[in-house]
Amino acid sequence: MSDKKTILVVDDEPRYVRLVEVNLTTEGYAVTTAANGQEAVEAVAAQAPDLILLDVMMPVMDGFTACSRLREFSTVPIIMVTAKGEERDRVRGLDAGADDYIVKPFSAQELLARVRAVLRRAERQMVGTFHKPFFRHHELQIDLARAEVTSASKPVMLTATEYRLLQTLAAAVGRMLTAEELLTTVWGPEYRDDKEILWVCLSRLRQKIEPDPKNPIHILTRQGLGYYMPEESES
Amino acid sequence: MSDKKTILVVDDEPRYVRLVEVNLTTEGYAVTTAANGQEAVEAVAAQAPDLILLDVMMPVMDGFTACSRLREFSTVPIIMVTAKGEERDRVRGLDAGADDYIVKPFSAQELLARVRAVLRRAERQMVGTFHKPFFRHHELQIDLARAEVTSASKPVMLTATEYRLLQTLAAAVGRMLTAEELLTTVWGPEYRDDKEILWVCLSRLRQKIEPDPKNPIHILTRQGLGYYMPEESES
DNA sequence: GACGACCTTACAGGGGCCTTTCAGCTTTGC
DNA sequence: GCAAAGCTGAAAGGCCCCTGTAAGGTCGTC
Repeated sequence: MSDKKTILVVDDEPRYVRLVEVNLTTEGYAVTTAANGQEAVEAVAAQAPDLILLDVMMPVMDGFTACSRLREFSTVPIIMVTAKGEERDRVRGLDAGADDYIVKPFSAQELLARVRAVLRRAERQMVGTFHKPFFRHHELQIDLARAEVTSASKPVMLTATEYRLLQTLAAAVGRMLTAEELLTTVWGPEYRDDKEILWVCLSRLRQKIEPDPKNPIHILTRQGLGYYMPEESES
Repeated sequence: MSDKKTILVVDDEPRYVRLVEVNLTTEGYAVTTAANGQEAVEAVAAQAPDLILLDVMMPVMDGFTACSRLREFSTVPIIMVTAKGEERDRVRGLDAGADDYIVKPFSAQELLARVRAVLRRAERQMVGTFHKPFFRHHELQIDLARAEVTSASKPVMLTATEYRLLQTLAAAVGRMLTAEELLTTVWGPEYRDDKEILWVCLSRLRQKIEPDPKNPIHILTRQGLGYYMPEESES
């Protein structure tokens, strides 16, 4: 813990990044940078920083999306940087999984105070912390950072819906999920009763990821109850 | 999980407590209140709320002290409510074991967002330390997460209806349930008087889970009254 | 021993589930 | 800006297992 803490600063304005970088570096933190959400996700997967300063307004992938994506595989503390006075943004950030927010423009003092506070809290909570950019299930591998799936190291092209479905099931590996739960999570509450679409999507997903779609090993059906991914130890 | 989350609001200003209470209640949380740290500690010990909103400035016992005291026996998530701009308070709060802080005055939106965020984080942390919910009865084991049943560690394939029936009886272990109760719970109110179907399903269930279906040990019949699973100590 | 309560077995229908096809819409490539 | 390709959701067809009905047996009580 005596090691320098690494902070990932994400913003598309180089001038602003420089400024923050200087502030943090002189305070004894190590700093890495990324210019948009996409880069940020990849950087986190690769480097596992101790904290992220995430700007909201960015090209390619905005801060909210990046935050949600990060939360799929990491509990790294995130401070959102929002534009002045936009309360809606702050709420959206917290809901996306951010730990705190700071309003632009901010003073060096305020920035450092927030960073210290969030790091301190994270340290206390380290117990359950996890950082796992990959999920494996038999020969199947999910790259949560890139949202890419490979089967026996051959890439599998999944659509957005198929990926969300797979990811939802993987996040609950070993636990059964009802059709309703899957529908509300993947499609939204308004689809809660539309099992047909789930069946269709699941069928397509199985065709792509199951070695033998007739006898699935990744996603199993419990008739009348729900679906689940078995833990690897079983099977 | 569908149960209402209970939030304990601690502050000595009744006006403020009312306000927060209304906001949280309309959002679907259950709210209890305490007027100072002393009361808060007692309330937590008695009610085990899911989250605490803890004001810093209070008579009798201030928020920091209360927070430390709470942490001696509880890991319940705590959000500290601090006065404007007092960074020292925020640090002190986090050091005392708080999970997050919010600065007074705050908007309803921000309060709710923080509450959601902290609850989500707490829930997520549970996952790691999560013991799979199992129900055991003699050699029978019900995996409630996967809706799977094993007898002497051999899997038992139950249908949806059989499983629901077993689960209903297990949930009331030691207590007798009438045919009516079982029918309304498992099949729905419109089947209340259809004992035949209960008999058939129960028979099939016993064939699968009872070592000797003629002399059941898991599900016993009380003629003219109902059915029950005996507690393990009896039998 | 008779009656009602309960259990067991057999069987046919239906419903849950899977797959394929198709049309509307969005995205991509030129 | 257009055409092609791809994604999504609706619909239809089919399979299989579950489920409830019905009929006959057994147990327990009076």
